[in-house]
Amino acid sequence: MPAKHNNASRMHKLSIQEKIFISATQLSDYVLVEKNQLLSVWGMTALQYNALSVLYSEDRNDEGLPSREIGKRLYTRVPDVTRLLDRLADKGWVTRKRDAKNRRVVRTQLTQIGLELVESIYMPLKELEESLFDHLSNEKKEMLEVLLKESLIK
Amino acid sequence: MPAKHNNASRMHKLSIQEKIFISATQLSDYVLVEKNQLLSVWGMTALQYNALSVLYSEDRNDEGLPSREIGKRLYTRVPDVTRLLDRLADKGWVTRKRDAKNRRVVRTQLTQIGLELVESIYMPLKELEESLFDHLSNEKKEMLEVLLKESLIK
DNA sequence: ATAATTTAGATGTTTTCACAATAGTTGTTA
DNA sequence: TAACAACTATTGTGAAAACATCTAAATTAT
Repeated sequence: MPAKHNNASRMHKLSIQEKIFISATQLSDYVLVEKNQLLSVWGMTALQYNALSVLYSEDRNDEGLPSREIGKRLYTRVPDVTRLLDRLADKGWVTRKRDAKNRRVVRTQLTQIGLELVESIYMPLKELEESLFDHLSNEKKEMLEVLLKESLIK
Repeated sequence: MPAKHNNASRMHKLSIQEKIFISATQLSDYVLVEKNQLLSVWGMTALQYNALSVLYSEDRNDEGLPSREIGKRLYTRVPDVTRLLDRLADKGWVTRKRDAKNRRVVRTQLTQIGLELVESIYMPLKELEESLFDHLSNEKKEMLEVLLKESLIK
C-alpha cells in the first residue's frame, strides 16, 4: 500500500531558543509600533526619541555627547548615527559642535526645545507602556525583566 | 547659600515596563543582527527567511498562501508584503499566481530551490540560536518563554 | 440589479537603513 | 619625526521600510 502523501515532515519543530527569539521580537515590535504611533503626534520616531532621551539623561553637564557614545547607548544597533542626528538637528532638537580638545569628535546636545519635548513626552509614553503590560502582575514583570537581562549577559 | 547647580532632575527613572521593553528590544536586535550575518551567506535577510519558513511550514498542500496570510504570520508588522514577496520571486525562491476562486487573492508558494534553501538553512540557524542562549539553564529558558508569551496575550 | 462597502494587492513616493569607502585627526612606533 | 595604525565621523549608494493612494474583485445593503 503506497504511503499517502503528506508533508508532516515539513513542520520544523521550534526550539526553545527560537521561541524565545520569536516572542521577544513580537513583544518588541508590538510595543514599538504603539510607541511610533504615539510619537508621530510630535513628528518623531521611537528611534529618534531614544536618541533624544539618551542625551537627556546622559549628557549631565550639557557639554554634548560624542556620536559614538550616543550610538552605544541606543537600544538597537544603528549603523548610521550621523544621519540620525542630522534629522534631529534639522528639526531643531539638537545642535552639534566639534570638540576643541579632540577634533575628531563631534558633540551633540539638546536644544531647549529638544529638552522640553523629551519632558513633555515622558509621561504619555510611560502611561502607554503601562497600559501595554497591565495584564501582567508586578511579580511576573519583575521576573521577566530579570530573565531578559540575564539572557543579554554574554 | 545658593543651591549648586546639578541636573539630577534630568534622570528619568525607568519603569519596569520600560525596562522590559528595552531588554526585549536589545535581545531581539542582538539575535537579529547575528541571524542576518549568518543568512547573508545565502544572500538573504532574516525577514526573508521568516517569510520562506512561513511558506515552508504553513503551506501544507502546496497550494500557496495568500499574501495577507503570510503577513499575519511574520514575526513583525510588515506594511508592504507585496514587495517583500517580489524580492523572493526575483531570487527564484517563490512563485505566485492568482487564486482562481477569488481573483483578488494572490497565492505564493515555494519553488523547489526555495524549499531546499529553507531545509539547508534550518540546522545552522538552530545551532546559532542555541549558542546565543547557551548561558541560560533550560529551566530559565522555559520560564522566560512562558513569561514572554504571557506578555503578548492581550 | 445597482450602489456602496469591504477586501486583497499593487503602485508611487519619500524617508530611512545598511554597508562600503573616504577624509580628517590623533596615537604609536621604528 | 616620519610612517603607519587606529579612531571618529561623513558621504555615496542601492536596498528596504513606511505610508498613502489606487485598482480590481467580491460582498452587502438598498
